[in-house]
Amino acid sequence: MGITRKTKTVKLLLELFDKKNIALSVVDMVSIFRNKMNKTTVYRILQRLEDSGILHSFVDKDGLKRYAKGDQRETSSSDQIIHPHFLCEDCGISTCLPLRISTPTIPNYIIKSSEQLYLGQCKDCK
Amino acid sequence: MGITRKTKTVKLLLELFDKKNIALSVVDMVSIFRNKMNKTTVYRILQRLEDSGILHSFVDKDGLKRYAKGDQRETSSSDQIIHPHFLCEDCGISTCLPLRISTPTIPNYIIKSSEQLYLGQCKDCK
DNA sequence: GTCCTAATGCAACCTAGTTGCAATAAATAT
DNA sequence: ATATTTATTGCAACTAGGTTGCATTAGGAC
Repeated sequence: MGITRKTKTVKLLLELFDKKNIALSVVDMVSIFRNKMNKTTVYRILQRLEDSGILHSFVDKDGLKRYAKGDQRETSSSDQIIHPHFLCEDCGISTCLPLRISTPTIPNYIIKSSEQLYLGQCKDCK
Repeated sequence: MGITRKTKTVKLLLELFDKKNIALSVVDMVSIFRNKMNKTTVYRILQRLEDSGILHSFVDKDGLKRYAKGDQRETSSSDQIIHPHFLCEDCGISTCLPLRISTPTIPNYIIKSSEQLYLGQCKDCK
């Protein structure tokens, strides 16, 4: 179910993530490429890039899906490499934070994965 | 902007949260009360209950808004009492976890608040 | 009971995301 | 280089969560 063909549209999306090391919302990308490809295509390529482990996704505070570079699929069933995401409330730019989060143990619960979103101001806005 | 009048519909919502100590999605509540009140009313009452500090909300993994008992507004500007939320991937029940999360310090960033969502299995499903 | 206005219901709307299907274009075989 | 195969795309129509404007209703203060 991953990516197989290097189409023009796939290349455009990949170039975007090569240039900018930030977590982009699908809505932004649909807008960026509104003259280059259909929104359905954007959604489908992003899904395939995630399936292939090239991108990972998360849902931000207002329910929008965002994508960023890198794999965050289950690496070795128990031990997960999870990193938090940051969203600047001023400029709206979102990034992956270079921190490794250890999943806590909670009595009576089995924790399989986690999502961490920090909100505040980035270095350019503070 | 908080709650002022104790209407029938407000009472129904409050009773629901008195009975069940779980984080309910708005979609669930609209469905539960589909014969009792309009969906717009559900959305507006929940907003008011959050403004009043009776409920707090968060966005779950698939972008749905959920509400649970208790206040999570900015308590004392710097020191925040944040707790993580749990979502059972089997039964879909979501709860607040009785843990106090300390906001991490990250160079170049000002962290004002955070959202923590843990996914896995609850005590009834594991 | 009267009055004021917060709260509700309704209909129409907005936006994120999905689906089915015919047309197109990568990648492979000839 | 051309034909073949099928993954990928565009389009249109749709679904679902959530919002808005406005006329009507009903708390609660007097």
